[in-house]
Amino acid sequence: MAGIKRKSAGKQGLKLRKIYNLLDGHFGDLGWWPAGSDFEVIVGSILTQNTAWSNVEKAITALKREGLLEPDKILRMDTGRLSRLIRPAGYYRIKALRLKEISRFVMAECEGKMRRLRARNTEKLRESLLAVKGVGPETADSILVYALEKPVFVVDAYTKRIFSRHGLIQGNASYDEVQSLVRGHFPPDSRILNQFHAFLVETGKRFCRKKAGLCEKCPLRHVS
DNA sequence: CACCAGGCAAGTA
DNA sequence: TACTTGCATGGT
Repeated sequence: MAGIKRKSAGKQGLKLRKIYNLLDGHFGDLGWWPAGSDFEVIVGSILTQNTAWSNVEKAITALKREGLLEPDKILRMDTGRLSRLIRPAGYYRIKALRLKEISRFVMAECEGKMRRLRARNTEKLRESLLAVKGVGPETADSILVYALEKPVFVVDAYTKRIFSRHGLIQGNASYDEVQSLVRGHFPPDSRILNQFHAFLVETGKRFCRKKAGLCEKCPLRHVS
């Protein structure tokens, strides 16, 4: 081989970085996942499962209005009342149970003091989160990066759609495959990985919907 | 009317 | 391991 390649070089790495840079130039700092508390991020991560964020906001607003956006209160409150409050977010019966489960986890792990979790080992924390009923890989990783500032990349439906349309992955690639791809080409920096996921979701929402073909205005329109 | 939205768990083969 | 199904509201 004639040239020396850095670990992150190669076709895929270059394309991934190009995508990141184009989106960075287009969106700038998104300041994503705005929330009043770490626990609010957790609640949002459960409620947004297969659900439009606009519907999640209504549910979170209702919980805030009642002063119930705290793990100990959710754990103790009546499940029927909880499900009624979060009804706009859809799947309200199962999500009420999932909020109870994650609240139980938070109380058991850190007595409701989320900041204590930041000192814990990322991999072990991820395993613990995945053991909670209702927390899958995307929800666990969202909590890790957006609530706890861990250097983790979140894979979601938009990520797969965009990467697939740009030939970076197969359409049926697994969650771990996509995550590993990014991990291999980006520094373990929570701010960058946080931003990258946010960029991809915003791009997906605006320019890469299922029905509409590639949009003329997509910042990625010139990426092969 | 049909389709989609920042998934997950449980069941089946 | 690789599908399939139920869960449910609100916007386009």
